Amino acid sequence: MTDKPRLRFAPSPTGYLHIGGVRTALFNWLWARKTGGAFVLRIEDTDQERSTPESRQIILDSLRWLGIDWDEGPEVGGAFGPYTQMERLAIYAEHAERLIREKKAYRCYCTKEELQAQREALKAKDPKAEFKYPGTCRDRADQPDRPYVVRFKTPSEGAVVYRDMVFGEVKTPNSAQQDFVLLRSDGIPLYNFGAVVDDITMGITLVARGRDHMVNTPPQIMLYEALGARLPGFAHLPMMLNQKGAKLGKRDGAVSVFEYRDAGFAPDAVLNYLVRFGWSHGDQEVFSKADLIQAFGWDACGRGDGKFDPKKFLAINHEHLKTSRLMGDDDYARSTLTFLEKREGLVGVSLERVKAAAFMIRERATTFVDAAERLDFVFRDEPVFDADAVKKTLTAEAVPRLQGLIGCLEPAAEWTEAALEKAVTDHVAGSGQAMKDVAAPARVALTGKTASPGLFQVMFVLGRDATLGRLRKAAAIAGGA
RNA sequence: GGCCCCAUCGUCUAGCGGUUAGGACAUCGGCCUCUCACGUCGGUAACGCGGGUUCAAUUCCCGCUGGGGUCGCCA
Repeated sequence: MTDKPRLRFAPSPTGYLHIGGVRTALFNWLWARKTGGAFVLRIEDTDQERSTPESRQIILDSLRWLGIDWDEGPEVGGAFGPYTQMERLAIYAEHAERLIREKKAYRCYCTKEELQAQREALKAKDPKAEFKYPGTCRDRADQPDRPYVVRFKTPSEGAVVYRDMVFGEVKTPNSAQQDFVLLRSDGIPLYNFGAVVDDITMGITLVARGRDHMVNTPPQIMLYEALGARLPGFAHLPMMLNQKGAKLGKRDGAVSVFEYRDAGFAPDAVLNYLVRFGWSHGDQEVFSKADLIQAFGWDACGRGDGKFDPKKFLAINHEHLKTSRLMGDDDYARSTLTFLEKREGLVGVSLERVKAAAFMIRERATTFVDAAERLDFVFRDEPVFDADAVKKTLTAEAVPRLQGLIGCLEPAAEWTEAALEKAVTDHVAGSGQAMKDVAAPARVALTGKTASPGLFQVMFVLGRDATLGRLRKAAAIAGGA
């Protein structure tokens, strides 16, 4: 084994990939990429009630969409596999047996029901009291032929102290712990045990995860020690909270990666927004993926929880969409294309045409959904007219203005943005009109809306025939035809 | 309630003893302008409270208050 860092992301396949999970994956991934270490993906599917194959696939697809690739894990393999916990049951059993043999763990025959009854009895007596497993089976010598769980013999004295890479020294008294369960009665491990055994056997050197896991670290450290394993580093990340300041959950609007994908966000923009939760780099707000790998470090991680802000997220996405350094023209066109293809009734949509038209909406569109909508008029035989816009601008007095414009454009020798602008500007000035009076009906004629890209860009992209055709049609509408 | 953690503009944050407390998003004005944007100029807006330590605290220490996490045969 080398001394290169080995990090992991270990989601449970119980639903969509949550953006909080993405943030965790991202920090691990960034550090692995920065250091040349390994990023391991492990599926923790030991919750048989909630884990589904569909969810597992969603997680893999989400990470791939984000561009977070794993060096070892599902569909990739690796020397420390399998990377799915339900395929590692024998490994957990073996480790549990060893702990039992060494008297560091024991078989507990108390049933779930018995424990639940004890829990409720205590609650009835003292609602504030904390229930702890009383150690009923801790020292029993017999081995009845009944189902049992394996419990860890937690030391009651002393404390666990560790140095967290972002929070510094954390000290927890052992009295806060109890004899927690390692293995269920069906032989499936519980989180702390499964995670530790895997992290040991997979050679994980740094565990970075959300702060909600901080409470798991002391018992996990006890397990490392009991198993005689070398301790990894620990880095806990502050929480992402909703706007009300509570843990981000399903009720808090878009929280799954796919919702952002479907809303037309760029993967790098998602990473850019999420990385700023708990990490900063001076005053820099905008980062490409390469920037992040270059700049990331644990030193610059903060400890305060953050509240999710959809507005800033959108702004960061907008920044990524309009900046060619962050997203190349080809990628931009390809993404826009996929959203155009979802729209009904469009004609002539092709990557080439999208690429040729995209320049006029890039600085305007905040998402790819927005981009597709702004480009909609380009890919129709006739624009979709906004009724209010027509009523407001295609009036009787617009008729001569449109006709004048048509007259000025018909003889145009050169159909370029600059030539069109000059021709129209000269025509408007020469006829004593105001540009806005001519532009307003022309805009609605060409795009169907009162808001659009620059008029001359629109004319250029539409081309001579479509431009003149739309203007004539609008003149007819305005004339009451 | 026990244990753990946190605390700078509304939000994300910079700050690592001496600053007019900076940036970004949001917000409010102005400019630009064929609309919408972009861009640009400017404004409003923060160190939770109380003790220490120090010549000097946003910064270091303690307490308080406030907030969050977690207390399962979930992860």
